[in-house]
Amino acid sequence: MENLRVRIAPSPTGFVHIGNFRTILYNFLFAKKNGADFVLRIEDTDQKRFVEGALENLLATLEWAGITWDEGPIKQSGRLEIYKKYAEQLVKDGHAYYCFCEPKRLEEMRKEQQAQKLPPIYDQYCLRNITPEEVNKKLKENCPYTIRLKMPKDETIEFEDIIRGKIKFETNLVDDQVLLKSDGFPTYHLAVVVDDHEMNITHVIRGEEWLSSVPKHLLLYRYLGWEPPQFAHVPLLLNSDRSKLSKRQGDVAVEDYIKKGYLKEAIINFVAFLGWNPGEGSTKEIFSLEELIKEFKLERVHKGGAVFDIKKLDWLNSEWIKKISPDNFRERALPFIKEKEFYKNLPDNQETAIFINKLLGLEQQRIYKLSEIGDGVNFFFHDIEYDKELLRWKGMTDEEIKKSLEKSQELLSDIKPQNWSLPNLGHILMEAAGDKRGELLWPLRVALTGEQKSPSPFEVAWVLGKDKTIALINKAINLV
RNA sequence: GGCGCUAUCGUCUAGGGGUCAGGACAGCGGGUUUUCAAUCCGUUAACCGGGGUUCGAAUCCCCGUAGCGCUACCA
Repeated sequence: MENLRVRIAPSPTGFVHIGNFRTILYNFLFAKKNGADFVLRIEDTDQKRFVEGALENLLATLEWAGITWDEGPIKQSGRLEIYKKYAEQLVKDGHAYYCFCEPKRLEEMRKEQQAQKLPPIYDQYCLRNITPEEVNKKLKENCPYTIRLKMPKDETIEFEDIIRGKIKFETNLVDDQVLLKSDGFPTYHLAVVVDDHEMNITHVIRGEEWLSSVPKHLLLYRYLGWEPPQFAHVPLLLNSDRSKLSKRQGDVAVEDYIKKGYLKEAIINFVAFLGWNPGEGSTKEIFSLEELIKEFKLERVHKGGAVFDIKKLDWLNSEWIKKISPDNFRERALPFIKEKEFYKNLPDNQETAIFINKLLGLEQQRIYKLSEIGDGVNFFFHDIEYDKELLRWKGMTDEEIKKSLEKSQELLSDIKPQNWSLPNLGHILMEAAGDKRGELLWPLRVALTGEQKSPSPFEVAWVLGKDKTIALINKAINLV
């Protein structure tokens, strides 16, 4: 079998878009599944859109996700001579031509064509009206120029997309694409074909937005005498209104999701399933990267775009949060907890460390994303102000509330510090409560939290530790 | 406007000539945890429309419709 090779070709124009991330992931899954080489190429041919730090961000994101590559990063900006050479070869062979038209004329021409409801394509003015002698003269005078691909007339370009099947285009409707810009940089179309060929890429897996430019690329392969790769155009990610996923309607940068406390496992799992699934009746939804690699088949990628539904991501994230080990959770949650206001007021000592560990144990089962950590347990961090009425469970008298709290106090006081464990607390309190659980547990909950919503009183007492628990019960008793 | 792509519950999807059209998320209802969360159980909800082909169409074909993409010296 031939040596399979794929590449990802991001542009350093900003943060990594979650849709691009999915395309990268599909390439990676395909490569790992099929033992293909994975090339990282940076398409930095647009100087105007270059963003400082974008490449670093991309690399960091790949590393974060555990996506590794075999070659690169290769920057196209370092290969300008190569593209120019091929562009000139195309001119020499009669498949491309110099164009000296100014942007203003091109714009007016387009407007005119649109007004007449004609396809807006270049009118080949420079091909028809400028003699080779004039071209040479202009070149010598350093006139700004571009090189355009000469589209053939009346031809149907046909190809087979791995995901979409047979696709056809009429060349008459395709523009004479600029291949080399006046600043000496190639356009995407020239650079992608040259590089994919020179880097021996066998499978081009990219976003659907490139589908309509395939005929241009195919012609380039033909004119350059090269074998084209296989194409697979993956569907787009959509907003809830089915428009292309955009910043206006929520976060689109992978970075945003990392910051909010989504696990890489959840993001990878979620994004992979937006437009793909293992099929064959499988109902499994939770997949690790390794499992995805095992199951991935390009042929099973969908044709239609998929709406990015954050609710499902939340669910997947909570599943993954519960799935990872407590130590792993602790490691990942700590940076988030350190951001919280309450953490900054905590003394830096052993007691705090123990408290945080217990809190983490509680939160791992409760939160949807890491950024929520501690949000539901604010009562741990400030003095509790009792609402006496809240202590009252279903018409209990003051006397009964007091007795209930005293009973809790007695039971808990008897527990030795070394037996202050979650199962033990639950066991002792539930046992004592018998069938009147509300009467014992409700006042205790309120005494410890001051809230009507909280983790169970056992859990709270466990996190608080014996001394604080007893102190809070005393405080509540004194109030009644 | 032109060209291209796409179309199963609200969302992600399975299925691909004969299925009670299955699952998951969300929603709703309930059990349990006296709360919340979690969990368990149950439940609402879909084949874009119209024509063919066929004994039979969500499935194949055609035509509409809608959505999206492209239509740059951006990728």
